[in-house]
Amino acid sequence: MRADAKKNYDQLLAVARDVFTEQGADASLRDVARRAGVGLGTLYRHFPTREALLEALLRSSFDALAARAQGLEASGAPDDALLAWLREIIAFTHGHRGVIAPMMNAIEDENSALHASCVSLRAAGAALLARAQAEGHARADLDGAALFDLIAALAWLREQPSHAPRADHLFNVIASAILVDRRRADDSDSGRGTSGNG
Amino acid sequence: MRADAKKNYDQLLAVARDVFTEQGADASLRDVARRAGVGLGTLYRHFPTREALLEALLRSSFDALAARAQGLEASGAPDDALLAWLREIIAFTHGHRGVIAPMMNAIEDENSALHASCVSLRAAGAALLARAQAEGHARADLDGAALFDLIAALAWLREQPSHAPRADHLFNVIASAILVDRRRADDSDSGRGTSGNG
DNA sequence: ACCTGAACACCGTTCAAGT
DNA sequence: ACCTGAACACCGTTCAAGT
Repeated sequence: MRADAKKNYDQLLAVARDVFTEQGADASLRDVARRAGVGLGTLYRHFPTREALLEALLRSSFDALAARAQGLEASGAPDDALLAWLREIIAFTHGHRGVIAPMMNAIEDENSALHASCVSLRAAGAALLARAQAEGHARADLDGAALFDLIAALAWLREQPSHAPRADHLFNVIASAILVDRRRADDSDSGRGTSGNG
Repeated sequence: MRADAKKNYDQLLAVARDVFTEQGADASLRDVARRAGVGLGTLYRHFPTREALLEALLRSSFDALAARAQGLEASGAPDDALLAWLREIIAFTHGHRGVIAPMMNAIEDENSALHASCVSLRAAGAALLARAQAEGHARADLDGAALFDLIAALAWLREQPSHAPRADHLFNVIASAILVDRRRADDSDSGRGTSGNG
């Protein structure tokens, strides 16, 4: 890559990181180009789709999450490992608002720039799930795809402002649906008041 | 309302029903006005926000769902009643793609035209939930707001094409998380193959 | 080899001008 | 009292023209 191209590429990534953090992963690409001081065509040259930009931005995080799953596979109780990883991936998506929708689209779209990352994450989760199942700690009728669905649903829910006060609680509810003999999980959260039933 | 206004109002609703069915609740309002043969300002006069249009379009369905909950309250086992109602509300949102996001926004926004409908639905679900809890058939640590969150999460998931083959299955998984002593529910669905773990 | 930004085809929303 | 559509401020995406 030519030096000026490299500079633009890096600048676009840095600005996109800021803009997406502020406004979510569906922020205006025009705005990204503008704030990067770069022509709109330059953005599209380096990142032909929004997914390509997201992939470049989040690649290292995806890799870290997959590696983390592998690390957890060799440590501690299978159900604890699965639970810990679920917490991490939900924390990740929560820190990257708007990213779960393109991830969910990408999981079955081989042409998406996010496809490989999502497939890796699904496989990482599937391995943790399989280990928990092998020891009877997780529902036997789930697979990696179902786990990915549940993660996506939780991640989307976590993005909804009205849900915020119950985020920890509902995480545990879903976790309890995945795990067996552990229906109450570590469910010692507060913040779920008695009000709110209209 | 003047006769011509009434005609435009009805025409807009009829066209919006078609357009939203085809393209989802986030379809272009310009397109609705265009296909209704009406000026864009006329649409905004009758329906100042997209939520107002949705509310007018779905009011009778919301009422029916709330009434249905009341009917179910007086019939059969509390857990069956809750489960049946959950199925109905998920079927409803599935038939109205894109409606769950504005509903989730509206639940805590008193200025939204959808607010009252959503609050009614939450209350209807809360009553069914409370009855199931009273007989020990549902997790005691849930309330109407949590149930609404779970419904929204399931509804969003149901909108994702990649999730479609597991829709029935994951409905039962979540249902099992809500109900107690019934972890496997009516979970006799097929269609969750062994593939898909990348 | 790479960059630029005008051009095109869209949006949502407002509001002056009409009937 | 109601309707219209231009106007404004945005999008995503493409591509001829430049360096």
